[in-house]
Amino acid sequence: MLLFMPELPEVQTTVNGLQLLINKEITNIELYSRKLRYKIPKKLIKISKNTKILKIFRIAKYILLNLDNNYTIVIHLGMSGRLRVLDIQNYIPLKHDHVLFTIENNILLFNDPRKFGLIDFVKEENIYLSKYFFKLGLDPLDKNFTYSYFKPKINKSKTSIKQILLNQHIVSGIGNIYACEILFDAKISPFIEACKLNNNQIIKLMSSCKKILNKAIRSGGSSLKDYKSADGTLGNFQKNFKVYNKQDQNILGHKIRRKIQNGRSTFYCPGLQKKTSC
DNA sequence: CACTCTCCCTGAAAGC
DNA sequence: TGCTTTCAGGGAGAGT
Repeated sequence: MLLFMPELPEVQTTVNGLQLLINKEITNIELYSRKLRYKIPKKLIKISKNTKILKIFRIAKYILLNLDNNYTIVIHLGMSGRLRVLDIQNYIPLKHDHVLFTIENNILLFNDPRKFGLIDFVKEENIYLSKYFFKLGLDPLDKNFTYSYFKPKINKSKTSIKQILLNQHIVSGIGNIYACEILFDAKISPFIEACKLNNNQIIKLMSSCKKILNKAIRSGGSSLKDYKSADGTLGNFQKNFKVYNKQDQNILGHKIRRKIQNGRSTFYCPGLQKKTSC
């Protein structure tokens, strides 16, 4: 069994499931374990207690809860984090519940077995200038993610195109699974040097980014087995994975391979994904 | 600056 | 059956 890994579609699905908390008041916060990727600041309690949640949205793989006192809670799910929302009376503690927010009649829980996630807060008026976001590249679903934005970054880079997709400073929100799926959809080898892509391939790659991510969001995030998004909807995009975790299987008469690339598994189909721009 | 490598963590699965 | 080892990955920071 695989654990679900939250990438852009899973984070968006979670954000969608949290919208029922908007305009509600955070009445209490309990920190059971502060040791995540960074130590959860104790001040989180003080700044968020008795505030109203005005807005819940996503930047890259971060979930943001904008409060009515100009602070914004920043949550990252890492690789195994998840948020769940329950009615107060239905709350049953689970192993690895690290943070509990009481929000009027609801409980919001942050659970993370591998502790790669983070919970913090920022107070910049322009959230994009705060430390987590000022260096981030554009979201692939942002309307400003255009050919004229992406092409120069691709053209000047000698690293592999998969590393470009994983580089959050260039394009933010894509992780290992969707990088593999996007490159398969675009019929481009993960190993080709970025600068060697021709213009048609760049255009195709960008449209594959939008297509695969939107498709995954529409099916509620990928989930991989037992993930439930915040509102309890089970995601099922993993059924649509074409290459991820499918090494040695055949697709359209070609074999899917797995290779370690920069310390991460790359799943690809050498027969269908071009290594050249010709 | 561009890029790669290492590390943090737990639990599932494989190996013995 | 049960213990040990391996593996998965996001992103910061160190290293090349």
